[in-house]
Formats: sequence, C-alpha cells, structure tokens
Amino acid sequence: MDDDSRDRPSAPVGRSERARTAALSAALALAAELPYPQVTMEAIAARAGVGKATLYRRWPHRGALLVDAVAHRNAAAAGSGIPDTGDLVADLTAVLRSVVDELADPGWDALLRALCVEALVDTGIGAQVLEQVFAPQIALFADRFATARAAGQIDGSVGDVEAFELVIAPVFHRWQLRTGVLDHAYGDAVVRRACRALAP
Amino acid sequence: MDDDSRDRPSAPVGRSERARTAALSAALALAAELPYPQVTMEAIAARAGVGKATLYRRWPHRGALLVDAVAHRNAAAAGSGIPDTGDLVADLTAVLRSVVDELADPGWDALLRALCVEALVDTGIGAQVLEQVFAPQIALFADRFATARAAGQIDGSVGDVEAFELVIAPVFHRWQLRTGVLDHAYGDAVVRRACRALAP
Amino acid sequence: MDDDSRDRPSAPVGRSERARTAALSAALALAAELPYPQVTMEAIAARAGVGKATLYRRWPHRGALLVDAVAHRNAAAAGSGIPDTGDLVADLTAVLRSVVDELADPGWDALLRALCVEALVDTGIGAQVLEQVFAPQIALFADRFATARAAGQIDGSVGDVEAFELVIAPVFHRWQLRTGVLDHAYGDAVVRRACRALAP
Amino acid sequence: MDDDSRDRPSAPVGRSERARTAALSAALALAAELPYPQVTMEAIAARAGVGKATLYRRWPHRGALLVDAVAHRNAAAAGSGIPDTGDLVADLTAVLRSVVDELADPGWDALLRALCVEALVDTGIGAQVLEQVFAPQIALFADRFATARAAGQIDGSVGDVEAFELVIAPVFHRWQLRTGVLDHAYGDAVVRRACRALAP
DNA sequence: TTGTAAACGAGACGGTACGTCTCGTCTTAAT
DNA sequence: ATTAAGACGAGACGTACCGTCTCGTTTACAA
Repeated sequence: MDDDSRDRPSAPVGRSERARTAALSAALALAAELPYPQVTMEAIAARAGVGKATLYRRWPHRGALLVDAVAHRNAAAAGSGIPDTGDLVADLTAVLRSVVDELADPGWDALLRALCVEALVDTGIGAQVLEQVFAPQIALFADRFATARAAGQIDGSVGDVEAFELVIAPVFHRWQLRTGVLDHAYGDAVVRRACRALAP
Repeated sequence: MDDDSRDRPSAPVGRSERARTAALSAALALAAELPYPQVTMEAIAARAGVGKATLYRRWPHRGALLVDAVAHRNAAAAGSGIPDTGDLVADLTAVLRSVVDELADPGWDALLRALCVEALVDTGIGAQVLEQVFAPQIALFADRFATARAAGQIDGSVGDVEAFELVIAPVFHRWQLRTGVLDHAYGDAVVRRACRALAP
Repeated sequence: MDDDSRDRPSAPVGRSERARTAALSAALALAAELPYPQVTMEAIAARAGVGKATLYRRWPHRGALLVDAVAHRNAAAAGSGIPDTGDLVADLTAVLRSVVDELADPGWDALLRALCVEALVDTGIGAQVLEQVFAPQIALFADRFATARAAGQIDGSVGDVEAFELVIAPVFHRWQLRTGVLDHAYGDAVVRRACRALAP
Repeated sequence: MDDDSRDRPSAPVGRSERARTAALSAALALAAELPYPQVTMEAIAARAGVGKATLYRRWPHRGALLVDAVAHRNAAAAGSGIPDTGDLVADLTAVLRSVVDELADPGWDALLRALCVEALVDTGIGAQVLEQVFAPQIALFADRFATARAAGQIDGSVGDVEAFELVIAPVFHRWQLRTGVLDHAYGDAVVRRACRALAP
C-alpha cells in the first residue's frame, strides 16, 4: 500500500482511504436495497466494516455521507453530456428517456428518494444536494440550451434554470408523487410541450 | 346533542373526538414550528395532552397522522376553487401567486416538506398524500382546464394531470430544491410558458 | 334464576352477585395458572367477563381482590380444625403433613406466593392477609395448644402465636426460599423439634 | 482514582465500571426509600445517571439487579461471623438481636421485602437470592453449629440448614407477616426454645 | 305495565413503565 | 496515531396495564 500511494498519490489507498471508500459504497448499497429508515449510520458502519467514529469523523451526519456517496457515484458514472444533433426536441427526448429509465431502476429510485428526504429535512443538505447532484445536470442542459439559443431555437429571455425546470420538473414531480405512469411516452410529451413553450 | 349535531355536525362530541382533534392540531403545530425529526409521536402526544396509545390506536404511524392533519386543515381551509374570468393566463397567474405565497409561509413550508418526506419514505403514505392532498388540487385545476378546453384555449389532447404538472411542477421543483428565487414573477413566467405549451 | 332467588332470597344471584363471584373465581384461577405479573386486573376482568370498573368498584386494588378470593376459597374449603387425639406430636404431624401437601400443589403454591407478594409490597394488604388468611389458622392451632397446655404437655408460658410460629415458620421458610426439600419427613422433624422446645 | 487504579489495576474504573457501581447504588437507595412498585428500571437509570440499555445489558430484569446490589452490599458490609464464646445460647442471642435490629431498620426492611417479592415471583431469582444472600448467612451459622456439635451441645443428627431454620424462621416469619412485636425479647425467646429443641 | 335509577359489559381515555433501538460520543485494544 | 469494535448516556419507539371515564344496555324496584 505504501508503494501504491507513493506511485499514485492522487489515488491514495491507505487505511483511511479504504475506510472512506468502503463507507461510501456501503451507504450506496444500503440506500439502494433497504427502506431508508433502516439505512442507519450503524448499519453503514457494519456493512463497511468501519467504526462508527470513523464515519462521524468524516461526515457530520448521514445526509452528508449520502450526498458524498451519490456525488462520488455520479462522478464515476461520468455523465457523457447531452447530445447535440441540432434537433433540440430529439436531443432532449433522448435525454429524458434515459432519465426515465434511471428513475425506473429501483436502486437509483431509492437512492434519489433518500437524497430528497435529506434535502427536505435539512436546508444545509438541500444546498449540498443542489450543488453536487443537480447543478452538474443543470450545467449539462445549459450547454445544450446555449447552442439552441444561438440557433434561434429557443427564446433568448428564458434562463437556463427555468428551461431546465420546464423540462425536468414535470418528470421529477410525477416520479416523486406518482401522479401517473412515468414512461418514455410521458417524457416525450413533456419535451414536446417544453419546446413549444421555449420557442421564440 | 341531536340539535347540536344537526346544526354543527363538525363539532366534536365526547372524549374521543376531543382527543382526535387535539392530536391533529398538535401535529400541525409541531410540524410547523420544529425541525421534522423532533416532531415525534411522543412530542405530539405531550403537546396534545393525549396518551401515546391513543395516537397509535387511530394512526399506524406518524406519517398517517400527518397526512390526516394536513387533509383536515385543507378541508377546513375550504379551497375556494380556481377563478374563471375567461382569461386562462390571468386565472392561473392568480392561483400560482397564491401558491407561491403559501409556500413562502414558514409553517406551511415546513408542513409540506414533512409531508413530502413521509411520502418519499413510504409508498403507502405517498399514495395517501397524493389522494388526500394533491388530488383535490388537481381536481380544481381540472375544472378550469375543462372550461378552457371547451373555449378552445388549450389543446384538447393534453390530459388534466399533464396540464396540472406543466403548471405546478416547476414551482414545486424550485420550492423543493431551491434552484432559484420563488416569487410572483417566477410564477407568472411559469404560467406564461405553460399556456404557450398548452395552446392548441 | 327468578325461581332461585325466590326460593332462597338470602342468597340472591343478581347481576352484581354473579359479577362478584365471577371475579373471585377468575382471580383464583389466573393466580393459580399464570406467573403473577400476568395476573392483571385487565386479565381478571376479561376472564370473568366483567368490566374493569366493576372490579375497582368492589376492590381498591388487585391485592384486596386476591385476599378476598383466597379468604372466600378458604371459607368454602371449611377447615375442619386440628385433630385432638391427646397425642400432640401425632396431631401436629398430621396437620403439618397436610400443610406440606397443600404447598406442593402448584396452584395453591402460586396463589400463596401471590398473596405473600402483595403482603410484602403493601402493609395494609399484609394486615388483611394476616387477619383473613393466617389468623384463622392460628386460631385453630390455639385451640389445640390450649388442650395441650391443660394436659401439661407444653410450657404454659409460651403464647399461641409463638408456638404456632415454632411449628409453621420453618416449613413456611423452607417453602418460600426453597432452602431444601419440603416433604413429610421434614414436617415430621419440625414437629418433633417444636414439641421438644415446647415441653414444660 | 489514579492511586486506586495504580494500586489495583485489576479493578479499572472506566466508564463501564462507574456505570455498574452507580446502578447498584441507585438500586439500593431507591429500594430503601420508595415503595417497591416505584423502584422501576426507569427510576434506577435516572437516579444512577445511566442509560436504561446499560441496565438491561448487565441485568436481565430488575430482580437480578436488586439481588446483585444486595449481594454487593453484603460483601462490602463484611459479615464478621458468629461469635464463639462457648455459650451457644449467648452467642445465638447476640446474633439474633443484631438480626432483629437490622430488620427494624426501615431501609434494610424495605430492601429485604423487595428481595422476597422478586424471589416469590420468579423461581430463578429465588434461587439467586438463596445462593447469594441467604447461603452465606447459613454458612456462618453452620460454622458455629459445628463447634457446638463438637462440644456436644446440640444433637448431631440435626443438619445445619434445619438448625438454621429453627433459629431464623420464626423471626423471619414474624417480620414478614407482622404476627406480633419483633424485638430483642422475642429473639431471645426464639433462641431459648431453639436450643432446647437442638439439645442432644 | 311502565318509568327510573343503579349497576353492568365494554372499552377508550391520559398516563407510566416496559424492553428495544438508534443516535452521536467516548473508551479500549490492536495494528 | 489512527483504526475497528463496541459500551456509554440519552431518549423515542410501540406495547401493556394502570385506574378513570364515558357509553349504551340490562336489571330491579316504584309508580
């Protein structure tokens, strides 16, 4: 391990680092497979083979740990960005379909709900969730909106966040409250309506 | 009693009804004024001057009690329905402004966040929240959409829930994640864009 | 029942009396068959098919009910008195053997232990137990001791209670603390030693 | 504490040991000053400044805790043994007088009654009480009886437990059921009679 | 007969203690 | 010196009984 950390100091794997990684993985796994109230610091520590004190030394509470874990996961999953074929509707449709697919995955569904719970309960965690989980997504959309705006496809007076919300909020809302079936067709319709609203 | 109950059927009668009312009020008050994790069954019972067993006799868990309390409050607040002046944009703008105002009230904000937490944590409570809190709202919008549809102001192929989400979801999303300022101007813009999207 | 009460008006069997009898029987039965902490007022009421208020209307607490029940049972069992053949040792031996036999009966064992618990916990109940359960026994022994004293078989300066305790206490002690086997042989030895101690 | 732990490193005074001691002391104090039903695990934990879980971690129920506390107290009180002046009656009289004095102390009276209650309610605790509280006393008497037996002062065929019961049971019985005044005179008389019974 | 009043069964009520669980801190022993 | 392990104080959980209180209903006696 010493050799390893000397060779690649940007990816140290000391005892501490192993503990950190184990904790993040355990949090993700438990949040994905258990009802959220059972995702306790105790359970995470046990699953990770890590002392509870080690968790509290690094994260002030479960929410921070979870946000960190999800951010870590998203960073690893390396969002590839939004396609740009010139056809805004088609591009957004593709994106929303993959969003819908993700939300249909029970693990990710549970994880995201856990994240929302923490964000709702504590304003500070809410800010962290926004910054580390949603902001990157918004930034990706902002890039595509910039192109579309330059091509005169959308109203220049609509901000990036507003446009993002126009597209994402209905899906998020339906996912969260289960007001109806959340499938590709719904995503397609949302994009269609959003683009009509955004048209110059 | 007969006269009484005929005149004011909502008036509580007997120890049981008094306990029920006290519990609902206490739940509302605590959820409005304390961080949600401190809104425990114990605290609600103490505040209501009610035994814990009485709470558990009526509601299987805190979530059910909270949903009941909010539904009760909403029923009492007697939603007046959505205005119908013939001008859809103006009517929806008025409604969204009052929604924004409500969400700005710290008490209602806290209450609604608590409700969302419960809905996210437990699917069953989620269904209850949808049915008892959101469905009535959707129904009000549906009435107004029906008129607008009849007047040829909105696309007949868009369902009530979809139209509702188009209008409400962005506001809900911004409220929940604090992606930006949530004021009348934002509500107005959301309505404007939604109506463009809904136009035939 | 009408016939019954008309025939024997001195033993009316109205609802009240039936409730009283049912409560006493239920208390005896439960105390005999369940661990004492499970012999709750709730359980007695349920077993007796009687409202809890009816119990509390007649007896201030479980202890009083239990004492009443045991006294009632003893009255019914109609202690026949201590035999008097002229041979004190033989008479007491016979009595102690039957005492040992009674204590060996699991039901009566449990009942008597419950009684002792109540007596130990509350001085008032202790007095009631003494008066209603033990005093009658002491009186029976006192009669036999009087005869023996008159016959010059025991020391006239020893009081009835003291003599009673000399005979009963060792058995009671062994029964209560299980310091050793409690059988006829032990009872016989106790009587032998007691009579030596009591001899003039 | 430093000195203490340096002198007796085998008796560390970490958090655990402090909790244990505090619990035992609190149990003794509460049992001595409150009616037994109020000596709850909750009250003991509060008085000891200890979590309830800590109590249940060490003792399965209140009875075990109480027995441990009394045994602990007795060990500390270091029974000095029964005097041996050669005069059995005198020696036993002295012992019984101190027993009577102890039983007259309200604190010890309450404690011992609590112990008896637990012993009566649960056979397991009864065995524990016998072994840890009464057995040591019996052993002390056995030593004295051995001497007396060797001196030909008592019948060699009477066992230690039987002799012990002959002496102690009447006092215990009178204390428990309050069949009469329990004073030195009574103790003296009991010893006198017991020694007559035990004489060869 | 037909009220009327008491006692009844049933069981909900406000409480309290139960024994269990998780929290976040602190101690210990072993790397 | 930092870790895994886990005991600790605190306090909420959901349950069981407490002793009291409302309920209608049933019974017993008076009109």
